[in-house]
Order: sequence, then structure tokens, then C-alpha cells
Amino acid sequence: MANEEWRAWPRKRRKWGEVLAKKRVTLADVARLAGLSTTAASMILTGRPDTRLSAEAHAKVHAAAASLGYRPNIAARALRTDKTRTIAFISDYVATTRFASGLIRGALAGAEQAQHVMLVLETGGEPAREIQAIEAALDRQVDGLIFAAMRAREVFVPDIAINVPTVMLNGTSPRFPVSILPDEYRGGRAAVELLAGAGIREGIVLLGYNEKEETGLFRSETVTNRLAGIRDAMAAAGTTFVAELSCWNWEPDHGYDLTRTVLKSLKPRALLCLNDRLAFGAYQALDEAGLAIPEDVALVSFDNDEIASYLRPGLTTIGLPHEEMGRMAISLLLGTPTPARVLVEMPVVLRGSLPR
Amino acid sequence: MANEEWRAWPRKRRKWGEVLAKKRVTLADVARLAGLSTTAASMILTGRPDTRLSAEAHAKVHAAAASLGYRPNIAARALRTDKTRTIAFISDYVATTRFASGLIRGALAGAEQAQHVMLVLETGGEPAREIQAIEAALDRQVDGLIFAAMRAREVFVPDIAINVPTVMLNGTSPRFPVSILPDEYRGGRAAVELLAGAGIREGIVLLGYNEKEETGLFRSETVTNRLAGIRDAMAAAGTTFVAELSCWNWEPDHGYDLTRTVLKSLKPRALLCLNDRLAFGAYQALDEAGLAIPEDVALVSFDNDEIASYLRPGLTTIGLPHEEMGRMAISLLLGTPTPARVLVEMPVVLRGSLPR
DNA sequence: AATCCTCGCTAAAACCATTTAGCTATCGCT
DNA sequence: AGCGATAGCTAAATGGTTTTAGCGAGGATT
Repeated sequence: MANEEWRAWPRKRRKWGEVLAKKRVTLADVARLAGLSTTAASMILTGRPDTRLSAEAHAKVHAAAASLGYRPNIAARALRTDKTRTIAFISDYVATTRFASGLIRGALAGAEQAQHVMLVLETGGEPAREIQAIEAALDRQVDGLIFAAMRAREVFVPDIAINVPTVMLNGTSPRFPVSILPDEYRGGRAAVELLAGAGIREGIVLLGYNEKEETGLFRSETVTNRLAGIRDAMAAAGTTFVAELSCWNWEPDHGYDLTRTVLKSLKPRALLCLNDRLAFGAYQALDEAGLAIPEDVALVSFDNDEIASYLRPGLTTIGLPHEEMGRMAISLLLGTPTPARVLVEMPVVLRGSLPR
Repeated sequence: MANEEWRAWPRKRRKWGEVLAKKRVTLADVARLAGLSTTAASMILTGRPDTRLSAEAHAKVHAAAASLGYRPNIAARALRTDKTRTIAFISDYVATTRFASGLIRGALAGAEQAQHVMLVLETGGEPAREIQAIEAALDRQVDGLIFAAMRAREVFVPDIAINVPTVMLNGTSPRFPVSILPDEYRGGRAAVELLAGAGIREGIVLLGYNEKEETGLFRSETVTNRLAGIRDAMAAAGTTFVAELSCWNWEPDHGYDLTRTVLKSLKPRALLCLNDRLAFGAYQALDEAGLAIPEDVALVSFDNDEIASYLRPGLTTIGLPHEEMGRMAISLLLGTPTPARVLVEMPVVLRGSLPR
């Protein structure tokens, strides 16, 4: 008795008095009401060109569909067409949301605009879960796959047959040529140019990275590019950093510690922080030291994290264009596949931490 | 060449010499290889009890399925069974992510555990998009619907026939009895009890609400409950607020302004902030005034926002149990529907803003 | 008058899995 | 030998849509 679950779906209409669960209206219902075949109804509703059905037939079918509130059953349609108007967004972490959310949001918006729907799957970066996620998506006949990484890096994609268009979002994979990344190099340049534009060319401290210490450490490709942009722009401005401090983890605590260290030995004119959280820590240390932002010390940073707008004065930062990237992932998936690496410009967000 | 993976799924077998893009393996293939009928294969693979197929048949089918890497086509299965192992998460904003992310994350985790998959849809709270989202989900035969609101409140659910189990997450609707909310009343009590436990019973300022000003203003039900808990606990502790300040929007700027206003006229012993962002602004104002946290002024707040852990000292706060709520939404959907309102306990997160 | 074309439409197959109904061979029993 | 029961399996229907192949009627062409 317990395996009632095994029974077929109640085939017959429920008893009176129970909640009325009306049956789905099908194409056959529409056709019947219109007095035509399902073939005709299908062709008309899918807007097939070059069919020879009369204008009258069109009118009848549309009227019937509207009056019954017909909606095609996508699963059934998928069976024939292999198209589900569904795409899968597989990411390592939705968790670390500060990063993820923009990507998802952009992709969601793009999907909605293209009349698609998005399956979201999280893998925690664990290969076993990655495999399950891919299979779950493929089982559902998705029209495309987006592999999103929360920190831009090379992503390991398990070696499963994937037969649908695939885009790497905020990451790369040797297996899939299409990837979307922030234009870190130009972003890096922009940060330095911002300082130069404010007349600051001396006394700049780099917070978050130190060539000597970091050699050999793994850093994502994007950080490498960001630094390349920074260094090239510094060279172009004819200046160098007065100090470079690195830390393992770019969290506020470290920004605080590093800044205190800096202040012991010198009096910087500006801090170039590799992310907003480091900058946040720096704010606290500068406050404690009685230094005014931006009069005594200016700050420029990266990410355009939420906290950047909470700080006072607001933090000038080179934003990660996550939303735009997410949107682009969809349009690349759905549009003509251009096997190329797309670099999305990082917006410059001006706030009070830089003198004008 | 390189983008062979990109090609559309070929309808017909490709010409000789082209890369062999194997067709999906179907149940019929498995049955054929096992030398049995599809009926037998289906019964065996779905683990149907009480069938009389031989152990040998079981072995053969499983072997065949494994060797072909068979995966059932869920769309086809859904056609018969009406079950897709997919549930839809429809929210007003994923955007304001600080709120949303926990809910999604929890739901995602719950779904994965239950071997389901989640469709995420965003409506921006716009009725037209809500209707589209619901229809898109229903078209795909989802097994359940979750309506999530980013700020707990009554949610307007458009009047469309919905024939699948539905749960309101962080919101309520007269139409759907099952809803999951934070236990704001107990959370409110907890905040006051925290202060009392630290020996603070006088000089407490309430930041974010003022009965006089706020009368008539719309505030969500949960805030009402939170305040009821706060006031009951204050009464139980035999004390009252020394001041109550309200603001329209609970953003850092307002916390800053309100706190400065307070400091002009009195010297509070503690600030009870209605959310972490207000508290964040308060920190800045207290810093400026040279007051030490928690020695001069203690703080307790709500939400356990990300910034709460960045502040120094860390902010003691009553957290929103979003992740747990999301997880619960799934288990309510998939388990026996208990038409009841579920209140999830708000965790007390102790940090340095309260003296010990 | 026979043939061909076009128009307007439909029957039926196909997609893939599940489920119902039922078939055949064997065994046990009288 | 005859009957019924059972074990072990399968044919066919089903779900909802798209798509292929083609039908019948009427008009034009030869």
C-alpha cells in the first residue's frame, strides 16, 4: 500500500468536491474547437512560413487558442524539436554572492529577453557535482550551457560529451573557445590614469600585490592582466610605486594590516588597492591614523563592490562588469557562435576617494 | 573544425568521414542490447517493485545501460509521468542580492539533495513579468513553485491557474497557505535580551523606527513582528528606549545622520539598529565623535549582512536565516504539504560590538 | 478529354519513456 | 489428461507536439 507513489497519475477526472484540477488544454483541443487538424493548428500557431492555410483558418485557430488559453507543452515539443528554450547556468559558487550575483542577474535578464529560461546549478567546484550538474542539464535537453566561475580563472570542465553550445563566463577552458572576461588590462590602465589625471604621480602604494613575494604563487590570469595594465600605465606616466604590499587573501582585515604597516614607514599620497575589500580595511586604518581621504591620501580600487558606495567618502573604483558579461553570455549562446574571447570593458566609477 | 561541438544536433546520421556525433542513446537501444523489450528495460531501470523480471534480466539491462551510458530523456518521461524533477524559484529580485542570495543558495542546496533542479526567474515585482514567469515555469511542467520575496511581505500572485504545489518564501499570500518566514518576534526579543544580558538596561536608542512618525506608513509584517518582540522584551526587562529615531530607508547614510542627531542631545549607552546597514552608518558617526565601541556605546543589529563581519569591532547581529529558509522551502514542496506558516529561528551572531 | 498544377488541408509517423493488458510456457495438482 | 496458477516476459497504447508525405478538388493547360 505504501507504494502508492508508484501509481500512475490519476488518469480520470477527480471526484467532485476535490480541488478542481482541470486538465491541461492541448493542441488537439484547439484544433477541435477550430474545426481543423492538429497539423493545421500547429503550423499556424508556430507561425510557420510558406504554409498554404487560409486566412480564415489562421483566424479560427488563433481564436480557439486564445479562448482556451492554450499554452504549448514544452516538454512535448522538445521531444520533437530538441529545443527547450532553456539554458543552464552552472557555476562553482552562487554562494560568494558578491561576485556571482551580477553574472546571474545579467544572464537572467538576457535569457528573459530572448524568451528563454535559466536552470541554475551550483557545483562548489567539486568534480563529482560538476558531472552531476552537467548531466542533469543535458537530461533536460537544455539549449546551451554557461559555465560561470566566481573568480575568473581557468575552469576544469569534466570530460563528458557535451553536444550543445557552451560559453565560459568569467573563466576559460581549453575545451570551449568562447569565453567572456572583464578587460582587466584596460581596467588596470584606467586605475592608474585616474590617479595621473588627478595629478598624482608620486607616492603611490600598491596594495595587494608584490612581485617578489608573489612569484610562483597562483594568481588568476585576470589578476595578471590587471597588473600588466597597471604597470604599463605607471611606466607610461613615468613613475613607479613607492611600495608594494601583498597579502594572501584580499579581505578587509588584510587591507587594514597592510595599510598600518605602510603608514609606519612612509606617508603615501595614494593607495591603489586591488579590490574594494582591501580598500575598506585601508579606510579604517587611515581613519585611525587621522588621515583624510582624499586630501591626505587618495584611493582607487577595483570591483565596485557594494561596500564601495557605503564608504565615506565613496570609493572610486574600477568596476567588474558582471551584469554586462552575463547578458553577453546569453547573446553569444543564442546568436551566431563566434569562437572568440570577448573582453568586456570595466566601468570607471568615480566617487569621493579621489580629489578632482 | 575546432567548433565541432557547436554544430546543431544533426537530425540524420552524418555523412561518413565527418566526426561521429552519436545520437542520444535511448531506452530502445538499451533494450535491444540487453535482448529484452523496452517495457522490461523501463521497469528495471526505474526500479519498479513487484515486477517479476528475472535477476538475469536485471543484470543484462543494467549492464547494457551502463555500457551505453544511457540517461533517460526527462522530457519524454515527463510526458507520461508529469514529473520533471524541476522546480521553479520565482523571485521579485535576485538583484538586491545581499537579501536574495541566501534564499537561492539554500533552495539550490535543498534541490540538489533531493535530486531536483531549479529554474530561477526574476520578475522585478512587475505583474506582467510575474505572469510570464509563472507561465514559462508551468509550460515546462515544473513540479513545484517557490515564490520568493526579497523583503518579507505579502506578495501579489497573479491570478493564473496554478496546478502544482506552491510555497511562499519570505513572504505570504492569501492564496497559498504554506509560507516560510523568519521568526522575527523571537529575533526581536533576542536582540533586547542580548543587551540586557550584557548588563545594559538604560540609555538604549532605537534606530530605524519611531512609533509616532511611522504610524500610517507601510512597513512589512515582519518588521512589525520584530518590533513587537523588541518592545515586549523591553517591557519584560523593565525599561524603555531613551530615544527612537526613524528613517525612511535603512541605508548607511541614514544610520550616519540619525546617529549624529542622537549624539547632539544625549549620550547613549547602546544603539539597537534595525539593520546592519544602519549600524554601519552609526559606526562611522560614532568613530567621528571619538566614541569607542563597545566601551562607550554598544551596538546590536539585525540581518547579519556581509558588512557586519567587516566592521571593526565586528557587529553583533540577529541574522536572517535565509539559507535555512530556502532549504526548507524545498523540503516543504517535496514533502507532505503542511498548510502552515513556518517560522525559522533567527541566529544570534555574537561579535565585538557588545561588551561581554 | 486527359493531364498537370496549385490550393488548402489532413493522416500518420516520429520523438522517447511509462504503463496497461495480456500472452506463452511451465509447473503443480487432481 | 485437464485445469489453473504463476513466472517471465512483450505488444501496444499513451502523452503532446512537429513534420513528412500526400489527398481531393478545382482550375488551367494541352
